[in-house]
Amino acid sequence: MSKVRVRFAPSPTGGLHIGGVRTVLYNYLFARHHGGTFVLRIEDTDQTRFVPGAEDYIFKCLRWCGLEPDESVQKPGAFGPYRQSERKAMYRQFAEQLIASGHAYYAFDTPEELTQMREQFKTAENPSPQYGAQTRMKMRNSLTMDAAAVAEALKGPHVVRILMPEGERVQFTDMIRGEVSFDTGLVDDKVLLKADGMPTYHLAVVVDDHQMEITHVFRGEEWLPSAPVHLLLWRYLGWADKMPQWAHLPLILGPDGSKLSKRHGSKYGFPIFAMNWTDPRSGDFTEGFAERGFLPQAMLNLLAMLGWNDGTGQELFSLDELVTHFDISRVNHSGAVFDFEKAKWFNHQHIQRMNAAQLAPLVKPYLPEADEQLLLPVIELVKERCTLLPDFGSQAGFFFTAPQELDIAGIQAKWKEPYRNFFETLATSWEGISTWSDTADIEAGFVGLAQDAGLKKGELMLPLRIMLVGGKFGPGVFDILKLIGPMEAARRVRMALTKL
RNA sequence: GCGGCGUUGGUAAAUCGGUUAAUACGCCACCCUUUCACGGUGGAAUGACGGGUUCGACUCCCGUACGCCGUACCA
Repeated sequence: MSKVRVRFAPSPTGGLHIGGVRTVLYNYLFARHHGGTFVLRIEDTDQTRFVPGAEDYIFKCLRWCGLEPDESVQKPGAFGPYRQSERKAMYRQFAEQLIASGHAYYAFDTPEELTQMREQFKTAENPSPQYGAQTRMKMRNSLTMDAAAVAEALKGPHVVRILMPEGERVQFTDMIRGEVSFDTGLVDDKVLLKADGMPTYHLAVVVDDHQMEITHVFRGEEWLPSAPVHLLLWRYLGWADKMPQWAHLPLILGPDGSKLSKRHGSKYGFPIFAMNWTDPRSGDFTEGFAERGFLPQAMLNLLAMLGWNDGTGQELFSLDELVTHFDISRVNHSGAVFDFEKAKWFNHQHIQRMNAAQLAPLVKPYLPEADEQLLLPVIELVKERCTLLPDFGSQAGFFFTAPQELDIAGIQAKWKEPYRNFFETLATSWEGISTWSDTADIEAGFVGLAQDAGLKKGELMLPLRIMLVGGKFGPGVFDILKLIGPMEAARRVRMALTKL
C-alpha cells in the first residue's frame, strides 16, 4: 500500500501558488489511482517564512479544489507529533547520531565568517564557493579543531553539517526522469541542524518521511539538486531499505520561460494563487483563480494537463476521470509554460458541462438582482457565451434590471423616422399581452407589425436589441423577449424612445 | 564558474525507428448568426545545431549551442 506525501511551505508571502496546487494534485492523483494514502504536511521550520493564517488558507484552497488529504499536519494520526518545534530534541538526536558515525560535523562559523569565506574564495570562474570539500578544512568546525576547542565551542551557537564524501557517485531512479546521478564531492555540506536547534528541510524531510512511513514523494524539479543529500541521509541513518521513491515534477513556467512567480501574474494580468490572498505583514494582495471566476474542476483540469497527458488527445477530465487515467510514467520531463488563454478555454468547457441548477449558486453573486423564477432559464440561455463566472454578470444582468446605459449611437446609425411609429405601436401591442408562451409567436407578431408599417424585419432587429439589452450583444432577441415578458419589454422600448 | 535537468509550430503536446509529424489553445479566412458569442469548414505555423548508429532517426548514442533549476543557518 503506497503512502504518498506532499510537503511544502507556504510561499514566502503566504499564498498558495498554482505550482503548489499541481504538486498536491499529482500526489492526490497518484495516491487515489493506486488506492494509497495521501498525506499533506505543511512546513513550519522557518519562523520567518511562516505567515500568520497561511496554513488555514492553504487548507481552505484545497477544500475548494476538492483535494483533501487523508492525513495532514492538522489531523495528526498515529505518527505524531507533527509540529517540528515539538520535535526539536529528536532531530538533534539524529544529528548527533550522524556525527558519531562520521557523516556529519559541528560547525561554528558565524554568518560574518561565512560571507567572508565566500568573498575570499570567490573568483571570476566561481562566483559562489561552497562550504564543502574545497573549503571545509579552512573553516572553524569539528573537523579542523581539537577536541578541547570543540567542547568549548559547543557551549556557544553551532550548527551541524553533513560531511559529503568525495569521489562517490550517488544514483537513484526518479519515477519521472529515470536514472539520475550526482558526484557527491561536488555537492556542498548542507546545514542539517540550525543554530536555533531547528532542523533544516534536509534533515526534517528524511526523518519525518521515515517516521511517517512515506513510500512516495512528489516534489518540484527545483529539489533535484539537493536529492543526493537526502539520499545519503537515508543511507547514513540506516534506513536505506525504507527510502521512498522519488518523482521530481517539471516546473510550471511563466511566459518568459522562468519559474512561474507572482511577478508574472501582475505583469501579465492573470491569477497565480488558487484563491485571493493578502499578506498579513505587507498587505500585498494577490488575486486567486477562484475569485477570478474559475471553476475548481477547470483549474485542476488545466493544471493536470500542464505536464501530463494520457496519450489519447483527450483534454477534458473531471477529477475522478483524472484519478482513473493518471499515469506517473506519462508525466513530461520538461517545464511547461502557463498559457492563460488556454486556461480560460478549460473554464469555458467546464461551464458548458454544467447545468443551470449546478451553476446557479456559483453565478448568483454576480447577479444580485436575479429573480429566482428566471435564473435557471437565463443561465441556460447565456452560459455558452461565458468563459469566466463574472461573465454571467455582464451577459445576463439585463434580464433582471433594465440596462443603465443604451448604445444610442448604435441605434441612430441607421435610424429612420418611421421606426419611431413602429416601435410605439409595438410597445402598445405588447402592453395588451400578459404573457408570452412561445418565441415563434413573438416573432410572428413582430413581423406582422413590421409588414403593416412597410418595414423590413431585419432593419428593426438591431435597434430593438439595443433597446432591450443596451448594446450589440446577447442571445437571440426573441429568446430575450420571452424571458423578460411583454410588460417589461414594452417599458424598455418606450424608455429608449424618450432618449432618441 | 560548477552541478543537475531540459530542448517537436507562438503555447500545451502525440509519436515509444518506417506517418503527408496528430490534436488542442491562440491567430487568419470563410460559413452560420441581420447583435456578440458558441459552433462549423479551411489555412498559415514545428522536430535547436553538428556528428554518428541504422536499409531507414523527431525517436537511439556523442558533442555543441541555448534555456531553466540549484549552488542560504529558505523551503
